[in-house]
Amino acid sequence: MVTRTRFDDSECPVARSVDAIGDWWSLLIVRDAFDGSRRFGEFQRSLGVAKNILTARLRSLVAGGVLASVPASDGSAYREYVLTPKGEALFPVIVALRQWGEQNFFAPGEPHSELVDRRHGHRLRTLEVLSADGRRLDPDDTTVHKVSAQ
Amino acid sequence: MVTRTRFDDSECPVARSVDAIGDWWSLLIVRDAFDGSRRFGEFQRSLGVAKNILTARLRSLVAGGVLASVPASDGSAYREYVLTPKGEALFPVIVALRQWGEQNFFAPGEPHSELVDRRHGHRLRTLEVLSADGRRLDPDDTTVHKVSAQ
DNA sequence: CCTTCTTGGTAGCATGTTGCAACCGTTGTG
DNA sequence: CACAACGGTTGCAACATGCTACCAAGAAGG
Repeated sequence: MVTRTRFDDSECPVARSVDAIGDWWSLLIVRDAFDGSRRFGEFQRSLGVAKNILTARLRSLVAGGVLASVPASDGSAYREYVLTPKGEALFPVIVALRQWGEQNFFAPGEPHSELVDRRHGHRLRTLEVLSADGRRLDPDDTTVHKVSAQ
Repeated sequence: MVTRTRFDDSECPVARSVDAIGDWWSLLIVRDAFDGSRRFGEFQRSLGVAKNILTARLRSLVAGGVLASVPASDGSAYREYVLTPKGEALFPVIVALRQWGEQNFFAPGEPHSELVDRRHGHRLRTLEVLSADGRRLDPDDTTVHKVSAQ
């Protein structure tokens, strides 16, 4: 069901990531999963997405190993969708998108949801791209290097 | 042209970011812009996308303030598309997607492009989500907090 | 049991978006 | 001046999306 051939510059990890996630709805599903949603109905109410679309996206996320379908934790016969380790590894992606949105699309004082440190309730530190030896890197400080088969 | 109402949970910065970028092609355009592409034809050859789609995406990225259309740097009469500061701020997003892809979709030794520190040619440090006081945070260490208008 | 509500879907159809190919005016090149 | 490359636009067919209606299996209540 996953097309897997939409972007054929497949040596680029960004393209593979994009292809694996599938579409934007999928990313918002993952965001909701980080926020604690587990059940079909929770995702549906939170996102307002059509049910057939949600069905397809959940299936493709499960197929891609981002979510897993597990028996419900409350003992009912229904199933729940939880993040796999691969899905949890998307955390920096979601945080990066969230910070970009906060910094560019909200007027000062405009209401918005915010991701905070559970321990102290403080905002997170802004993500930084660092070199191996810890220097802060701008886009110009980096370059793409082609790694051939070893 | 940007719908701006596709996701109506608009208080979430992630949703606004996703809506502002538009679609996955746009994100790959941004990736290519980080890699040095500037001209219409460069993006087209690199991505293999249809020209009408590329036209629409470039326009929407310019409208959204991610790219700017500037006179060509080589003196020709053509125009070039360069990242604005807002576009450059997407750097952590691209890096996060790249690292997720590298870690999850490539067999050891499989050829792939790699983003390296220009100074030493070393791989970048893996992105970390940090609290205000510098602790490394997992998804479970965070919670979403609703900020009302001040 | 029997009814009723909720959950988690599926099916059909109208609409919107994408991709492909052909075309075209402008710009650089020999 | 001819010719190729650049940077698009246009039309159309195919596909994906979203909406609504429908439905079967589980839970809940008596």
